[in-house]
Amino acid sequence: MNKAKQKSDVFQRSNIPLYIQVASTLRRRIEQGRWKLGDKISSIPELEAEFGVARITIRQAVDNLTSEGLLSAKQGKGTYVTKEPEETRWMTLEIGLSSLLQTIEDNVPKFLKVENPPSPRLGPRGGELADEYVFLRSVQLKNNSPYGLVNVHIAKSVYDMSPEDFKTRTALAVLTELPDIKIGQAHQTLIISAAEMETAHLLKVDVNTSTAEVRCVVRNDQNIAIYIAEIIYRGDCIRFDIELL
Amino acid sequence: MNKAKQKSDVFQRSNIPLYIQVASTLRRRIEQGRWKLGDKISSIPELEAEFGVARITIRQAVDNLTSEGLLSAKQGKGTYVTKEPEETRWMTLEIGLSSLLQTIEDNVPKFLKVENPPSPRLGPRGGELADEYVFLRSVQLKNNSPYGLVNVHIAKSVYDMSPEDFKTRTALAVLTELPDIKIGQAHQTLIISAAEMETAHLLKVDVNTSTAEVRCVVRNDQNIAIYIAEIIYRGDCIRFDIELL
DNA sequence: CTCAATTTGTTCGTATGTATG
DNA sequence: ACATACATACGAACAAATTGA
Repeated sequence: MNKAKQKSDVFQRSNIPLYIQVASTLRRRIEQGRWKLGDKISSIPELEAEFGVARITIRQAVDNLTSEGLLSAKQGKGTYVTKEPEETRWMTLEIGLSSLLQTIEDNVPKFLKVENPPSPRLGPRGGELADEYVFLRSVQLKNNSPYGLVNVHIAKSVYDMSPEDFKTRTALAVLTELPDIKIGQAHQTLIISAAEMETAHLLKVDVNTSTAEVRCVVRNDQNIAIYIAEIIYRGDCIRFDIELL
Repeated sequence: MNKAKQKSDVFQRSNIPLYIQVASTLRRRIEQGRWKLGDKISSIPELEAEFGVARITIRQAVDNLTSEGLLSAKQGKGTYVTKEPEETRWMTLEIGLSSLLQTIEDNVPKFLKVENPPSPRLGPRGGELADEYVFLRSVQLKNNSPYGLVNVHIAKSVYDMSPEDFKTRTALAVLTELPDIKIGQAHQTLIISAAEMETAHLLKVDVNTSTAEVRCVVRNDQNIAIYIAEIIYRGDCIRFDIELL
């Protein structure tokens, strides 16, 4: 007969459950340092009022964070922060070819078999496609957990110069060591995206979790793209450092 | 008495609704070019099998994308892609102070009033805090829609050199024009994050939508941080271009 | 032209999750 | 904790349009 909900005007109606929105808002506040370890967070009535949602919704959010170990609620006292959120941004992306190589030098790629290799896509920057490419896919690991998925097209003529190396090591590292290769241009693009099914599975995250998609195109002195990489990083474990001067 | 669902092993049980996960997976496939404009996508029974979800769930996802104009289903025939996804990444982030200034030069910031300014946080790179800061918050607009939220701490001694300018123009641009300021170091860090409530509201996106968080610290020749900015961009409208050579 | 296979559209029943008051 | 409503998701069956043999 009459409407039941429709309350929150703070959280717009995206159809993702309210209690999850509340939970991630609280989590962000802790990560940002607005509430620190040991602090008492706002009371449930306060949160009710601030977010404009029902009590149970707040409770459900708090319960979630409690089972993560982030919060601890005590009757008659309040709810306290019981854990420092971990810093997971240990993967630092670098500017410049040499420093980029340093960071990926001792990465151990785990190569995967590929059934239907996609055709290489060049970005808007152009360059020309080679006649034929070899496609490689690998997962980058750190402490046995995956943080990046690499899809690389290498010009076949280049690949054939040292196939054994390309099968076992990071392609970009091999590439720069080949004596007969002259690099004309090297360009990188980063966008923020979301993991689709297959990627999510390989990176062991949920579908639609945010990712950083890096496209790297290396061209030789004849402007032919000899290396086209698409690297998808877990959004939660990378950091980009840039000196501006 | 008996369990009803529990089917999908493809989509892990994050509690965000299945049909949304399916919808965004399909959307990603179109964006990635796996299904192009005019293509017929997999049939509903195929998708059912691939994702391991019920028919209604697929339908709900397809309906969603249909009302976005991305898909169009025809009885007896199939479901077709009816729209090229738009390229929205028109905000290009730059490396290097001079090119950074160029891109933000004609941005029109809309300044906001702030009740309780947060205290400035320095990153791990260090430097020293000034005695006192002025806090400014502004929203960056393009075509009347917000794409970035800027929180800046400016050392009060610097702010006082040209308060009128700082109140109306982009702070970094003003800063570099001040004659008595010698910049020692300028450093930027980018991480991928998610919009919390207030940010989401100002940027007009849903809570928890992915964002790019850029921290920029400028120090003078005495290693004092005179400019500490935290800029939060909508994740879906920025692109980072880097020449590697 | 008819038939069968394929594909989307619709509906019923049921169980569980989300959110309000 | 309770009563209520609406949303999500499963399963199964059937209807309607399209296509090609």
